[in-house]
Amino acid sequence: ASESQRELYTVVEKIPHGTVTSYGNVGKAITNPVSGLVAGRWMHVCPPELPWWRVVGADGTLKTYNLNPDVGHEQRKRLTEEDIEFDEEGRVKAEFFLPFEALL
DNA sequence: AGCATGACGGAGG
DNA sequence: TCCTCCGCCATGC
Repeated sequence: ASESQRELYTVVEKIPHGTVTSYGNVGKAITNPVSGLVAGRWMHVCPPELPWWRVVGADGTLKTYNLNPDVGHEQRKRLTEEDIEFDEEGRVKAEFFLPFEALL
């Protein structure tokens, strides 16, 4: 794992209970920013102790549903347990997004 | 050493 | 709002 990858993981650890952020944002919050695509790739292989379910698409969609519905269901369950709400289309409501500055 | 492929995202139609 | 087209770049085959 690269240095940037480990740094990205430390950023994910900082996401507070009850809030979410996007792949693109965690990717921008490190010393040498990476694209959301790379952030997503790294999240796919992240350590199990990370609050990985608090990272969603910039539009609030659960990207995990695309490749693996089981993981998607698991993510939605964990978010719901944190009192995070979804709109009719299954997207996390904007009010639950952590301001980008809070990741720095 | 190519090349397709994303747990992405923003712009444009 | 939805859809497509691109830029992105680490990984795996």
